[in-house]
Amino acid sequence: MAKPNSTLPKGNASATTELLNLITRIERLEKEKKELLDDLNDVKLEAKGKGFSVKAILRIVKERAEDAGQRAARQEVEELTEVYRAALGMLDGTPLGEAARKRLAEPPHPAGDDDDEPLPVASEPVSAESIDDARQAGREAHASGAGILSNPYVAGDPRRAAWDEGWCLAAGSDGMDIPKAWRRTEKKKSPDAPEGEG
Amino acid sequence: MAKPNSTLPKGNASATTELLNLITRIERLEKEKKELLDDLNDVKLEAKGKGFSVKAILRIVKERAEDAGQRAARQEVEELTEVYRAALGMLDGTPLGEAARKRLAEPPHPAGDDDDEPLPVASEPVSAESIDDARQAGREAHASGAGILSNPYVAGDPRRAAWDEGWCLAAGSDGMDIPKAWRRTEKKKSPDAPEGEG
Amino acid sequence: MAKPNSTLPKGNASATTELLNLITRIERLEKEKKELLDDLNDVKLEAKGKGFSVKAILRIVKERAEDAGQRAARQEVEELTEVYRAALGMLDGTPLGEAARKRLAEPPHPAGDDDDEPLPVASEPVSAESIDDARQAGREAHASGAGILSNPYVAGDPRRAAWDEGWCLAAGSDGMDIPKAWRRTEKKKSPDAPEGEG
Amino acid sequence: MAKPNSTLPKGNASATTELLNLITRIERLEKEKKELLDDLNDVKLEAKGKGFSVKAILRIVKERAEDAGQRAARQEVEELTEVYRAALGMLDGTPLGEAARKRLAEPPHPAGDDDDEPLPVASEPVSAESIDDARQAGREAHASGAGILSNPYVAGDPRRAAWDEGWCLAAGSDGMDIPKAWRRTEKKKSPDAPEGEG
DNA sequence: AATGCTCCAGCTGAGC
DNA sequence: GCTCAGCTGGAGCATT
Repeated sequence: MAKPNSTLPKGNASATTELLNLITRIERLEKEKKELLDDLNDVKLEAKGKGFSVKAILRIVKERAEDAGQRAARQEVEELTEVYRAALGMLDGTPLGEAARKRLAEPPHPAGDDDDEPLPVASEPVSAESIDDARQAGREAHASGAGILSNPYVAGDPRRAAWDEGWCLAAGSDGMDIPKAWRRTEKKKSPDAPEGEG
Repeated sequence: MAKPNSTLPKGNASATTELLNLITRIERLEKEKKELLDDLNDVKLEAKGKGFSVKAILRIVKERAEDAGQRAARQEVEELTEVYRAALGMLDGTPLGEAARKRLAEPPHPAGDDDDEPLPVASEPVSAESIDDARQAGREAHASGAGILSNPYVAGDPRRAAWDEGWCLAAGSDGMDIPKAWRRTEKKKSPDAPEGEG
Repeated sequence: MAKPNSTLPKGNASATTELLNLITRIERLEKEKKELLDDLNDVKLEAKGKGFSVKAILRIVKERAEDAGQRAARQEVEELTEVYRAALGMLDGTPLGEAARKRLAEPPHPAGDDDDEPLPVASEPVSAESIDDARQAGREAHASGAGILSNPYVAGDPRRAAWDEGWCLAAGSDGMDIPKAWRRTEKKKSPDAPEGEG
Repeated sequence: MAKPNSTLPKGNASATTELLNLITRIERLEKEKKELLDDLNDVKLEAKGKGFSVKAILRIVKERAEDAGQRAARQEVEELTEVYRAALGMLDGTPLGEAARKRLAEPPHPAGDDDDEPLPVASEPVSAESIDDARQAGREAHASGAGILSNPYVAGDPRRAAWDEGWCLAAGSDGMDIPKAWRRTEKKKSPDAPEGEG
């Protein structure tokens, strides 16, 4: 029963070697994790240095990663926040977004007594081509120097979003540099570039 | 057990009594804190039970508490998120919000080569009375059964938001109960299939 | 701004008033919570100013609050940490604590081949009076200027802990001021007193 | 969906491509991070499955990773916790650890009026060989079936810790399996037959 | 004094 | 149904 008392007697896995093995593996993984986090931080710093808002980028990343259920849940919260804000008079000049509007319109007319609605929305379905056309029109509008306010589509028209996308895409592809409107406001640093972006 | 304070040689504040004093005060405060958190949780549960989205409510609370700087910072992140989303083609049918639009329009025409913009926005300042009128109109629209989509004001018009507020306020004041569109979707207790709208 | 509740049609609880009610209650509780946290922070700062280690105090508070199960779980983790440390040769001069030792001794002699153990521990039960005597002896030892190393009881003897308690209690009750050995080492501030205590 | 990068007008790094580039890199790193965390979790589950306490292992890993300053800070907190516990009469049978004792002894005799101290500690420096001998003795003690309580060295003697290390190392190297005293207590899954229900 | 960082408690979703 | 790991948000801390 007495074991040879030199340190680890067998290649076999004693409890001590098991333990050391586990610890070593964890340490190895932790080290890799740390390197990864450093890399991640580098990318964030680079984004920050270029003038992007890291918070906004991370939000985008998160949105792109979420599945349908998560997306629905998040959007529901956002919509309800808008609705509650509206009911409390906190909109402060920002009208309801399209999604919140749609949510409120879902039961279209809870009491359909009245029918004199102006109804300026494009309720007829818009074809995919029209949407692509709108996106292209947005691009061209930006190219020709038109502002984002020139979006000709009324609220509720799906082409409105597409036109926005086209305009913003063109704005982002415009020059070498990041548009001023895309930049986060520097918190304290002087507005010159902290470090040169390649 | 030991009675640590039974043999203190001096009525004066020795280190031990100091220590015990501090610990006791902390424990007292921790106890109060726990009770408060319980109360808070009760309110949240009550809100949840009534069908409200607790997350949305907490977001509202947070917004109401923030000062100007915090508010500006938060809004900037939200606007930039929208802008980035637009540039990546992720708007998914939701046009830019008013704030993001304004941010992009700020430097009105970065390259003012062209001037044939339709400019459908109401750029002339709208009087406060008109805004109140719009809010009232929203209320009345709801009262007469009109849907939220009936908002007659075009995107960019400040009265659009006011009309929304009026409509939502009326919708919330409508009956005894919380409107269906205000309710969060139950996570698991949903009797029927939650999704299913095409 | 908007006065959302100025036009509520019914005194009855509409959804909007419900919402506002909930929000107000949450805000009230949050405010109280903030005040409480401020108070708590004040106590911590006071403790820190007096030279106590706030982290150690908080750990004490946590221990005092835990129930039997939590206590057992925590102690088990601590004991196992010591055991693992010992097996890895990381004890660094600190022998196993009594609890870990007891845990390892529980199955008293897994292989009872040998019986020539020195067994220097006081395995006969020690009476409660002896323990109180030991505590008193510790107090007196401190009073007479003896150091903590003078504890005459051997490891494993329950009176050893009692003597320590007595000595430490006396040390803490000794003067007006907190003993040097009780003080946390200042992190960066110059060693002069940051602000007067008392 | 939209193919935002299909229409980039320039191969050059426009703002949009910059943005997409950054996002893609972040997503890549996040994916790797997730895989790493999964691997880490696997190791933890394996440790748990073998009966180790994952919490204790993680504590060991943390200790092994800390530098001198962190180590000193952590130990100070632990020592002060013991001191405070002692002063409050909370030692509950566990005497002060060696480190706390040393801290209290540092100013050896604050009032050296008395000199009749038993002083049973080995205050003369112990040679490194003696320590190794003690470790070896611990190993042999375990091999011969002696319990951990057989440690012949008195508290304060550095060989006491070494003997413990030797004993624990031998205990861990003893058999194929993890000693019972090393195992965490299962929280709910009683390993034996769940008899006696109903 | 303000800000970014780090740590920890509180909360959420999963899993037995 | 209850616990448990993961995560988000907040609080404290160090820094500039």
